[in-house]
Amino acid sequence: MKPMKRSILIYGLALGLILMLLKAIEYRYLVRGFSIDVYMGIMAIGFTALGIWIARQMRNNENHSLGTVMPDPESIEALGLSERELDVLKLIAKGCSNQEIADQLYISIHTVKTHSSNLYSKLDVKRRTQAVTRAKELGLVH
Amino acid sequence: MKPMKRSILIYGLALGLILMLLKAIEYRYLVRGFSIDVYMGIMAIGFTALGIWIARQMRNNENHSLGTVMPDPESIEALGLSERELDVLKLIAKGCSNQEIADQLYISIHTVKTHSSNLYSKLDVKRRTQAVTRAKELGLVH
DNA sequence: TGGGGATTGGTACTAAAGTATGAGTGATTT
DNA sequence: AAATCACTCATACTTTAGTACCAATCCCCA
Repeated sequence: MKPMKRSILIYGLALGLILMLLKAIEYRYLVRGFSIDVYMGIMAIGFTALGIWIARQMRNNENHSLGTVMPDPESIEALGLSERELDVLKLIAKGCSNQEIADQLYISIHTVKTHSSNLYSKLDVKRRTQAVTRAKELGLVH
Repeated sequence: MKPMKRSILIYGLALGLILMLLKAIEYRYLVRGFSIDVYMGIMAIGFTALGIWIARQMRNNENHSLGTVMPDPESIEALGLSERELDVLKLIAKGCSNQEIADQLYISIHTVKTHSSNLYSKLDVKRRTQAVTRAKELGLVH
């Protein structure tokens, strides 16, 4: 899904570019009456706008791929989060360190690391801060 | 400080644009031997890249105008948070690593660490995850 | 009776975060 | 002109986080 979207985007952009170029070349023969400086200016503005648009598209793609991953209540089931992992996640969201979590759950810090590491895999994140924002997106924690 | 930077940026952009246009017009008479289509293509790519760059600049500035929706000016004043520290805080709240923050703000990771460290002191926390929850309590970020 | 998942704990390592300290620059203020 | 502040960058260091393995226990279920 994601690579497809990206491909479509890229092809769309390439096509747009080519079309614009062709049109430009075409117009070159139609606007002979006007100053080529004016034409250059229009082209510059146009392609600058195109660049801005491309950048925005790229950003939107990032946001969608990261943010639109179902905030439904069955996220826990879908993600396969275990009870203990959820415990750890909640304490992480509170800002606890691994040692503090270990103390509060009466387990060793190693176990906390195991849970958190599995947690990150399931949430598809790399750091605990990302896990927090993600968990809030999914409504796992408040 | 900030409006000055923005002014410089805008002026820089305007200057760059004008210079590029002038150069373009200049080259127009120097590259008569070459195909104007090639020249058009180079111009298109150049200005598209310029547009992308501008969009990135705008996004960095939007971090203030859009991200500062309700940052409780009183809290900021009371805590003595500087503008740059707030930038770092927002990106931390997004789950970014120090390196990612450095890349987005165009500063070194050392500077990010300096800002974040000062930040933690002012927020009276010890870790970035705590900083996030604290910042949300204070309404600094959402 | 064996498999599988969940929980727990461990070692060993790499990566990231955080602290302490110093220092240079530019802008503002006094 | 001097003091001050925000921002920047750096080194050197300690601490915490995270990964990659492994393994024991328990419980449920086929």
